[in-house]
Amino acid sequence: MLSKKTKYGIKALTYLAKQENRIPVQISTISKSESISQKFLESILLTLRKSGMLGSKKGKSGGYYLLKDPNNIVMVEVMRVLEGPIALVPCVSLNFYEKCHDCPDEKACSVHNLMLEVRDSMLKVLNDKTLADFI
Amino acid sequence: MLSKKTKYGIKALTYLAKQENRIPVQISTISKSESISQKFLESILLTLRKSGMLGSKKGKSGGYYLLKDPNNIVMVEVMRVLEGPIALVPCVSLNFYEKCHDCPDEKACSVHNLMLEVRDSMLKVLNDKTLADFI
DNA sequence: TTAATCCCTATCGGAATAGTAGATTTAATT
DNA sequence: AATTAAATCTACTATTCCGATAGGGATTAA
Repeated sequence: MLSKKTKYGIKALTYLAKQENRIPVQISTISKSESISQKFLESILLTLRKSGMLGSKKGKSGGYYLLKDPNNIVMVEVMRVLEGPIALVPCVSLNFYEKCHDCPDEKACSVHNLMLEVRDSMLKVLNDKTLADFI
Repeated sequence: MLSKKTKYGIKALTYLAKQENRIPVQISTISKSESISQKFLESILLTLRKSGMLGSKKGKSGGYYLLKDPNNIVMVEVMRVLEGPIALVPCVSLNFYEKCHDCPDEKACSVHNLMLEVRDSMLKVLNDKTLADFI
């Protein structure tokens, strides 16, 4: 299941991408428009800022705005930043690999092989989709 | 992330599919071979029996065995029985559909549209793979 | 100076996960 | 018939994670 964090994050990014210009939008504005708990959204936007997708402006009439062009915000990156690994098991993860301690031979493991294919099929979609596709 | 329940379930099914004949295998045997907590495995095998994939025999020299041919045990069904919905959000689930209460228009929702494609790509793999592929 | 806004840390309740314990039922073997 | 080994069923527990909340602190435009 997708966490609400990721769900809200994608919605917020879409909202920002739909803005005509790149002037800062307040958290409260997005929170109301997308009916997201404001405090929760706050922490999500902070994460996205740290990852380099968003910029922010402090103080009065501050807010968040896209740093990159929507074409260059690939959904796989959004997922990795907010949700974590794409793979459903650590032993097939590209960016968060971890060996199964109970698995003597990955090549012979049915779970490993199945999830490898699932991962690849997901990546095919997520590597292709960008924020621009949702404007 | 895939739950251990599903992971163990797939491993146990694979183990049973690899047996030459269809005589019952004890839980303890599978549990040792695959290093799975026996009691936990117990409840998993019970679930798989109720779903019709496994048969069981009680009493001495009892155990679990495959009911169907490995070719007819499709991984998408295993996943649905043990893990639940394939879709990452309920609003794109085929078997467990639920409307998002915060989403006025699914067609216009970026999360919905993205996850729709992810689901389809996953289904393409899971509908195709059967237990027989892992023997 | 003030008010609005981002930034940061801490906490909390509830749900889900993974596993445990023990009693019961069933069936093969002696 | 008694014994034994196995699945079955119910209930419980510990831990972790998620979503949300609370309360300031820092920053900046007006």
